[in-house]
Amino acid sequence: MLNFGTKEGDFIRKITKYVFEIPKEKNMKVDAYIFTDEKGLKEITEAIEQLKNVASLPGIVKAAYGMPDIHWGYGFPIGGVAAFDVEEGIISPGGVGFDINCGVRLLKTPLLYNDVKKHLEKLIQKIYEIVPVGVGSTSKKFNKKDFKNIIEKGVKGAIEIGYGYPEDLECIEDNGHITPASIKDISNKAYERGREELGTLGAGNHFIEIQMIEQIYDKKVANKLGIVENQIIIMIHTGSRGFGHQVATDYIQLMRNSFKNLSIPDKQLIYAPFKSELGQKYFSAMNCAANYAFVNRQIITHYIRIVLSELFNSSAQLIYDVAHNIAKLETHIINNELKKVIIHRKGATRAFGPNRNEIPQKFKQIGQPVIIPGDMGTASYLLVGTDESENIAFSSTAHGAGRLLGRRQAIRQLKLNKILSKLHKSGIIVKSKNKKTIIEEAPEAYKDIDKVIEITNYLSLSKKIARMIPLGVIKG
DNA sequence: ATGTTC
Repeated sequence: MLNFGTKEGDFIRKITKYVFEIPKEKNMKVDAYIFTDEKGLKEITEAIEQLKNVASLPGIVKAAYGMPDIHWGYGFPIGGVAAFDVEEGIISPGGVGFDINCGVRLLKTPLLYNDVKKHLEKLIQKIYEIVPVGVGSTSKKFNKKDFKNIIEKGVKGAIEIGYGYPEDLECIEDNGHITPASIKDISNKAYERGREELGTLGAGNHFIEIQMIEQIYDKKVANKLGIVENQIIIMIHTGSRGFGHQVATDYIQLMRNSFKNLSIPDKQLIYAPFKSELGQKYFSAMNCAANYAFVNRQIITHYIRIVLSELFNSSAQLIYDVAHNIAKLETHIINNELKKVIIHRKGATRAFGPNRNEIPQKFKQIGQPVIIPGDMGTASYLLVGTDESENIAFSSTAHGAGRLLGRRQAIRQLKLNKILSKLHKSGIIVKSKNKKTIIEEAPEAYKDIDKVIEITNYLSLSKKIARMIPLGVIKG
């Protein structure tokens, strides 16, 4: 047994290449597993403690999992997966994250690099002009009827009022519609914040990126997905904006008030029993925010389609849209039995293999597409779910590069000019509202995405299909 | 991540 931890008794056992086990100890109800290497393990001391805390929560089943991009987060680590029994278990806002259904959407255009290389600056500029970006950015104010329809019915509700096409639906996780979701469980404050932020990008690590398919690893699957090398791809990374943030804030407060004497190792791990009235209300409110985030990406897609039509007389089709901050009711194999659980994926992506019933016909042979973005100026990947991953971590995979430096730490250590000149040298066009964001989101503040994907692919958490490189990026 | 310490 190797001792990697900083505290006494903090034992971690290497199982195979890239798999580390923390056998249950003290209050832990199950073991924990982390998918990383020796170097990665040394960078995540706080996240390891957080994962052990998660493994001690009531009703957790099988094990707690840390994806290759795991790092410190609010209560639960980001890059963490934990499933709870629906009868005995809990639901926790900290296990979802403040940005409910933060996620990634990938659009394919019929354009190749040569078609756009002379117009790249203009393309970026036009998208930057049409999509509101930055903290506090707003769009049009939706009326109550449309807003209710959107948060309860998701993307279907948005298509009804002209944002996109019915064929978009099967290329979105859960068809962009999660239930139960009732506006009755949303506070006025969340409603007021939410209805004028639909169709805005936000800030932080959120971005719109113009990318090119640099390399294809599996031609057969790429054919099915309709992608070729040198093709122009557009990636949208955003979430539920102030709406999801308000839902999380509201329910953390309600849970604190209801369960004052709860003994938990970290007060950020506040939860409600899943079956309790408050647990069910948070589930419904969280689903409203999840639907909101899918629609946010749908409306931004609508804006991008307008730009592509104007500039190139062209359009864009969805490849896929994934959620990477969410809790869901799913069925998984536990002790050789099918069991219904409330699975929390925080900074982790669902990666269903071909054999899952939930997969639409279109992806039945290849598995669910998975999108893993890099950080600003680095590569991103398209992958597919595998049947093997069900036995590894409830069909879950990584969600991004994962932070290495905290935001404040990045500002202290990194220099804006250096970051910008490096991006410029790589030929990447950057449009940004806020210089501070550029420093916080610099590649040096993140882990190496190629390493994250190597581990992910090696373990079959998901299988890599294509690598995309950025040509231009829009940030808040 | 966030009307960035409602």
